[in-house]
Amino acid sequence: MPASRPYHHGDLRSALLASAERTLRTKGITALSLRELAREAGVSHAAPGRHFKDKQALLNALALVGYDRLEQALNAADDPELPLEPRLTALARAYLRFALDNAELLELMYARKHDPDAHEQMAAAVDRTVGALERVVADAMSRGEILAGDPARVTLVTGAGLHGLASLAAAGMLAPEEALDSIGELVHHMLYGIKPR
Amino acid sequence: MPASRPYHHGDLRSALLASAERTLRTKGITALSLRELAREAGVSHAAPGRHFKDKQALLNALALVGYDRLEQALNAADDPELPLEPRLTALARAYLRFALDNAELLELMYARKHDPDAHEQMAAAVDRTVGALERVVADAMSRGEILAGDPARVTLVTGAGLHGLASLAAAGMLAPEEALDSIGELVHHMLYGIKPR
DNA sequence: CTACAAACTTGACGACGTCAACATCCCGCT
DNA sequence: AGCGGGATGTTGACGTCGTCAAGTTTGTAG
Repeated sequence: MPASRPYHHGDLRSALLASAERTLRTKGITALSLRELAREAGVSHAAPGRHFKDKQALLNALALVGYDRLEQALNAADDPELPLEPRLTALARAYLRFALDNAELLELMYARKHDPDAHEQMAAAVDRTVGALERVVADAMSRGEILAGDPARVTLVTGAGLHGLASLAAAGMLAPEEALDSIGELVHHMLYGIKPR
Repeated sequence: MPASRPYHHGDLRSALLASAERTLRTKGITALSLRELAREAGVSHAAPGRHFKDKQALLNALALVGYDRLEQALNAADDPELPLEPRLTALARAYLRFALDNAELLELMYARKHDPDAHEQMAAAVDRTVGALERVVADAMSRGEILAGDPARVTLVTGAGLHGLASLAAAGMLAPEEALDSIGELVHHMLYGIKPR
């Protein structure tokens, strides 16, 4: 975090977000209260209201932080030099790792937003995050590694598979090892299907 | 279920669950309070405590109701006579329809449970729900419609795809029509892959 | 240096979840 | 038949919470 205390009492906004993420991770979302965050930051109970109009506004901001980090992780994991299958596998592995390491945060990111303004921001963040996958599909298509067609459609179908696996793992419906072990198979099946050739 | 029969004041437990689902659907989960539910049921503010030890306990029970209904919908949509592709498509369509019609409830069903006891119940419900898909895969395998292998693995990979699409749609990250339009393509790609043959 | 706006405090309000103590009513047992 | 226990519902209270309005401090622009 840049600039420690540009202001009167420090960078409260960032402190609140960091504290919120810690609480989310350790005690769950039900145990997250603005007043408790204020206490941890050493400010009065109403101070958070200066930076987030709502509790929901703080949660939305936290979700955006999550998308930023996920996007970074995916971009870092993407090696354009690789052939399609290992390239997709690496991307899937990065997504799954993020999901397992940030299950509660991911739940927040997936959560339905009621404020249309927030929904718009979230949609933009999702688009940015999906960018890595879109590039992989577009590259593969231009190299003839996959069937020609609408790249957006193929991205959607592929993304649904990755998202589903990560989502199941984050929700605890899948043991982490089982999820990790399934990555290769998932990608392989996405490429070759499950019918005999 | 533990057949709650009419009693002194009626079947409060079911009334609370029904009311909770209605509120969840119309006003979102943040607007759901035990006291409000009690008011709607015409009982005192502490009465719900007799049937649900916790607010979370009520939410868990509601999630289980959701799994029951989803399981029913999937079983009703499964026609074992159909060949694999249309059979899978019908199943996917049913799942997606449920997700679009019960987005908030689905979010609750996916939500991470902290109580290990509740988690166990939830896992059992998921297993029951996945049953329909497992049957499809097992049948297809025994008929030679798909490659031989571990049915559980194929079910997982297939389920991840369906779950991902439904999850994206329920979270509002996908327009409902777009999701519905993608079903055929999703299933087709799951069967045949995205690589040229 | 002054005045303004941003950052924070204080105090209050109503709503909430939960608990303990009490009241009421059903049902099985003798 | 009637009695007693246990399930169901009520009342009141406690502490916490989100949010707002009004006041206070502090950095900074003019």
